[in-house]
Amino acid sequence: MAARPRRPPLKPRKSPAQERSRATVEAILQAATYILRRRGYAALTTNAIAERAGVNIASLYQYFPNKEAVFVELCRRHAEESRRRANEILEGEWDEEAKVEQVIAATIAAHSVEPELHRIFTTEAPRLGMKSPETDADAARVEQSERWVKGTNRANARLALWIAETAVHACIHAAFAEHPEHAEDPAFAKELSRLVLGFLRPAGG
Amino acid sequence: MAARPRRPPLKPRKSPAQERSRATVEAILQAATYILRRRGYAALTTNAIAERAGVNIASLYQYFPNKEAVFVELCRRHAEESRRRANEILEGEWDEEAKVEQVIAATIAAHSVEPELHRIFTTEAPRLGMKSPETDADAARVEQSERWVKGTNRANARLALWIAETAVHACIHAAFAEHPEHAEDPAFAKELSRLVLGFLRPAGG
Amino acid sequence: MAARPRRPPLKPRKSPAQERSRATVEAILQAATYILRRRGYAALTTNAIAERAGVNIASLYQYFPNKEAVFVELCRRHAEESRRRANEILEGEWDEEAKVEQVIAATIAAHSVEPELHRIFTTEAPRLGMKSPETDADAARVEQSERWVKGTNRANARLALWIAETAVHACIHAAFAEHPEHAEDPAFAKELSRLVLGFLRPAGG
Amino acid sequence: MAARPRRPPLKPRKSPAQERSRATVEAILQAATYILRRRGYAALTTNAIAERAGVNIASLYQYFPNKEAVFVELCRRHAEESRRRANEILEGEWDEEAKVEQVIAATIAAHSVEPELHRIFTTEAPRLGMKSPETDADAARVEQSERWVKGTNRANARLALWIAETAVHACIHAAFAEHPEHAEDPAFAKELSRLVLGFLRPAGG
DNA sequence: CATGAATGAGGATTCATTCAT
DNA sequence: TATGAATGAATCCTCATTCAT
Repeated sequence: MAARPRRPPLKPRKSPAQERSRATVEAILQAATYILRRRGYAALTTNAIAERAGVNIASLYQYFPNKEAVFVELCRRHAEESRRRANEILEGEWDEEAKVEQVIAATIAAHSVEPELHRIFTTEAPRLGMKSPETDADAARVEQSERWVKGTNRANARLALWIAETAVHACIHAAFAEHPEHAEDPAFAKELSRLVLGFLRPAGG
Repeated sequence: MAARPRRPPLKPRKSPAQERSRATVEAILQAATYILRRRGYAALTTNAIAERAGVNIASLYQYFPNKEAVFVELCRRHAEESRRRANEILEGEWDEEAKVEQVIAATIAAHSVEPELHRIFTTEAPRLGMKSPETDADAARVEQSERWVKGTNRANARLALWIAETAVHACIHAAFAEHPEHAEDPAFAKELSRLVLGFLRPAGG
Repeated sequence: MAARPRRPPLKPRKSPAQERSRATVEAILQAATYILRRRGYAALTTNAIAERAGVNIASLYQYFPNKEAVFVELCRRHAEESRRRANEILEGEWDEEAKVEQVIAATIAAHSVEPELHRIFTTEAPRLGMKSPETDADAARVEQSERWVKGTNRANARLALWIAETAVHACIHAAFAEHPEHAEDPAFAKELSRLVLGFLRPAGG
Repeated sequence: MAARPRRPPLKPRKSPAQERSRATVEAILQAATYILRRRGYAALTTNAIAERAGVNIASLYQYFPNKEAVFVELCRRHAEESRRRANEILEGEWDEEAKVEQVIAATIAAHSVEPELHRIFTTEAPRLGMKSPETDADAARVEQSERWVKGTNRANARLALWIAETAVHACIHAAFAEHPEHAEDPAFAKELSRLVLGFLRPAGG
């Protein structure tokens, strides 16, 4: 296993109390997003962020303890948004199979907007020790799903769910990043549903 | 889409002709591997590689045009080895389902030896524009598999195969990198087989 | 013609706003001058400049985008100074012939102070794409001179002026750089005047 | 004055005795010329020369003690050729004025073939301590010219000749390097003759 | 002699981060 | 609290030159 150097704190340094402070933080995050999108992770330097945000570099360090913290905050928001969307679907009244299809469709839609940004969040996040928040499901969500899968005669329903979730996400991700021809194939979403349902659907389902 | 700058060449610069230089190149690659394993991708600097290899930095640049090229060569070898193992299995006499199980088992075994190294190869390679050689199957292999999947009533057998391959690899990968409890779960391999077979197995199979 | 690669920017990067930074820039330029004078153009490295200036190397790059830009700024100042002196003379009340003599004398005087520096400015500047600012005359100056030369029955007065200017400068320059015995010859200035006046003086002048 | 570091020897190391050796030397010089012409002085590295010449780098050092020596040899040949052409003209039967015109025309012609190469020889040579061989006239030539100028009432005929020669050369040079519009002006050669003749022609001549 | 290989030394440039006001 | 300025520490990469065979 890799022995990495000690990690500095990743949380924002202090929450902005006043209006102006919040604006500064937002400007920083927006600038960072812009740079990631346009020039990639390697170009995400604190100086570049501050300049693009129209904020003094020292101010950046007032709100974020170091460079990574800026990126981590971006990841956090991105994950939160993903989870919010997923939960919206899962709280709906449809049956489980329809939900699977909808989650897949929503994930594909999300990736097709900013594939590059998604790729960065997904490939850089683990390096920072973030436990891939995109595939962390909320507790309630997991429980509900576990109930559904219970009928499939498994010792570890949680493992199966994790596999399904990881597989779907990874495929969508890889398709957009490296195989556009698959991402744009009209059968793509259907195949992913088939993958998941063939795997999770209770026998008599 | 991100507009990245032009990429410098990634191919080795000049192949060693004599024994002595071949040893130099090997030393460089070994040193690079060592650093990746112990200190991660960020620590993979040309100076560090050369020093660890006991080779002059200029010698490194005689054989590799830049830092990336060293890493790319490592990736290439790693991928070649993976493919070789996969092909060995696929050329065997077993039926397709047994082969799926064996490939999964072999992949898990490979990842369990050097999980960190695998993670790095997989997450850094795309950034360098390598078309994820690990999921590039040899032509013969693909054809054989396509014949097998033909019975599943699909417009695009290739898409399905790609999904299966990507899903398995990603899950194994993610399990070792982020969820050791899943990687070590005795049901892990079985679940992955189930995932693939439920997806690809011909209806009457 | 040589096909040279694209040139990086040569303009200063950011102008110093406060007193402290203005001092830094001056220190850098002075250090560069010192090195040029003592050790020649080849020794003009950014590290050497920064060290001699007692300034951090990164500070140098805060104000100059690259090594060349430092040198270019030096050239610019040098040229400005030369032009200022020439204009002072040309704005005087003397007749044209006296002015020619005075400009020649002033140019000789200028070169005799720092011949090595002059040589470097003149031989290195063209390589950097600077349109030899030393021979670029201000518009008013040229116009005035053209009026004077008008009586010499020429299709292209500007060409003649350029030749005169270039010839004088080159001779002074070459004399100091390679033939001190000529530079110190008491007849030197007189001969140059004769060269120019024999060439430019209106027939009946 | 500049205190430059000690200069290494600039003469070729040993004259090629055998045929093959001579071919090697020629290949090196041709390669160097090619690089100068196409990529400029900065790109003239020993490695590049050897590679382009198809010669091993160590062989280069067998015939030239260091990089500069290669360049110096090129300069030497270039100067020799120039002088040869000038002498050819000066040995002719024409009167002095016609000779001036012919030398000017020949110099312009020479520069118009390879202006970039000329520029490099002229601007880099002085740095190597070569006493600008292009303007060094052969003794006989000088004497002949001095006799001609004798009628002009001068203390130092040699100075006047040097000025004339330097002025002409510098103007042609500068025109090609920085003011193509002057180099191509049909009046260019005529103006230069006028410059020289107005300066050197004996009063009653 | 010729060649593949090696190398010491240095040079340009960047970046995350902190200070002084 | 905000800002201009400063900086230590790296990093990539090149080049002239010399060995060992």
